[in-house]
Amino acid sequence: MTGPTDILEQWFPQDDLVLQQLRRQIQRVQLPSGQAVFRRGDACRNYLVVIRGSVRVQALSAGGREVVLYRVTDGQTCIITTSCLISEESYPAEGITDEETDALVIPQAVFNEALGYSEAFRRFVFANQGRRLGDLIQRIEDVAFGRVDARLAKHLVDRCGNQPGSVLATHQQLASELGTAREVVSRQLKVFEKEGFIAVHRGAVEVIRPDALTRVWEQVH
Amino acid sequence: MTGPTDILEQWFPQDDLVLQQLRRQIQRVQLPSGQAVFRRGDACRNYLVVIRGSVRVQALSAGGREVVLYRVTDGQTCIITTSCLISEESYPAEGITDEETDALVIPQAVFNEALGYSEAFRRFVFANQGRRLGDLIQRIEDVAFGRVDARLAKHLVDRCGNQPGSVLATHQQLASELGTAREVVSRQLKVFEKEGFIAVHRGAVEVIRPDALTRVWEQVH
DNA sequence: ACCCTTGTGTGATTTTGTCACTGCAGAACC
DNA sequence: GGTTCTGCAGTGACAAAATCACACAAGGGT
Repeated sequence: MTGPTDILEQWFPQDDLVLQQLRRQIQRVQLPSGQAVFRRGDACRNYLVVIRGSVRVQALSAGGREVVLYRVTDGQTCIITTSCLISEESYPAEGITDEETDALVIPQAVFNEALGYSEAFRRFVFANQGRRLGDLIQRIEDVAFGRVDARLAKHLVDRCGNQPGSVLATHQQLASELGTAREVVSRQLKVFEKEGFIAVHRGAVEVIRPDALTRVWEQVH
Repeated sequence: MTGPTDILEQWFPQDDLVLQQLRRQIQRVQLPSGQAVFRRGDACRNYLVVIRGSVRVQALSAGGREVVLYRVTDGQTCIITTSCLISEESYPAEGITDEETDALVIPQAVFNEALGYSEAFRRFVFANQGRRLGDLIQRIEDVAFGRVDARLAKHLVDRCGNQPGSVLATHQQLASELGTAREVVSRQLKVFEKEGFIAVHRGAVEVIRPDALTRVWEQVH
């Protein structure tokens, strides 16, 4: 586990006076679960690094439907935040903590200065950027081409770690993860239940045969 | 119109020896129309800046369906290229020229050096990055939530500049732009034709009443 | 005039999305 | 204890979209 201090050491290994000043302006915050970190249309003023916890970034449609775009967890940063900070655009999506989350907050001016001073910081910022973008492209492909049954099966398997066990989520939450409607999830879960792959409970799905779900996913490619 | 020299001036205004060296390593290429610039899975070795022309970046599914993610045109750069270059991941999508295209080619090593040397270059790189990411999020929302009739109507209006005229595209190409299937486009075009909004020809759609198409788009929000 | 490729049209079927409800369980309140 | 409220889940009917499997048509080369 890397603490916040370790991360700073990594960015600013040899501490001259300017860097010490930068470091002093970096703050650490703790956010409760379910807290909005940013909303669509907000201006972006700080660079954020999640130290511990998880932030869910999602887009929402005019009709109120949602898709989860990605999650930012331990040691990661959010591509949208980085991009908005640099290009001075406003946020095109919203970010909400899934659980209690610790983060570093780096004001825009400090961020810009640090980018110039520290090669390590630049690497950190942009390497992060690249890896997450691939996930986003994958998300587009899934939503555009993927079948709901396969995606739902895969999602359940992922969340139970490929082992029998319970996944705590309402149908609505599952629908948001997949970018589909609640009714569709309800129906599909019912099909899986009839097959004996899962059992549905209120607010939870009990995965009984993860291997069978995996096969559903593989069958469709 | 900014030529390639103007762009270089902008990045490296005061020309010391190191910067002169960097400039010498930047090449200009001309690509014919329909040329693949990069393919999914390719490693990324160069930073690319389109000077003139247009590159279409698209994802393709296992089943052969395609979605156009965005286009890179005059003076722009491709977010995927930038991200892959920095994070050393391979391309998650493919880029193909829509027309004859001129571009600057900056080798990875030179790119990294320039990032350190030039504040202006950093700004150029990352400002570009931010603006395009918003488009990508919008694309996800469209594909996940949007209705095909509305999106098709909007696309046609955009391409004919909101004035009566012809849009040169096959049904298959239109389907790729919207991330849907050809048959769906064919059928929907037929509906619009029956309404008198357009006339379909082989390889082209003649927009007759752009205002009516705009209304279709607005009706659905 | 004949292939051959590329674009289009269409019916049948399946999968998704939407709408409009009903019922259900737990929390909160009297 | 009982109500009322509220978020969650089930369902039937229907619309929209995707998929499959073709037939057909227009042009380009030979």
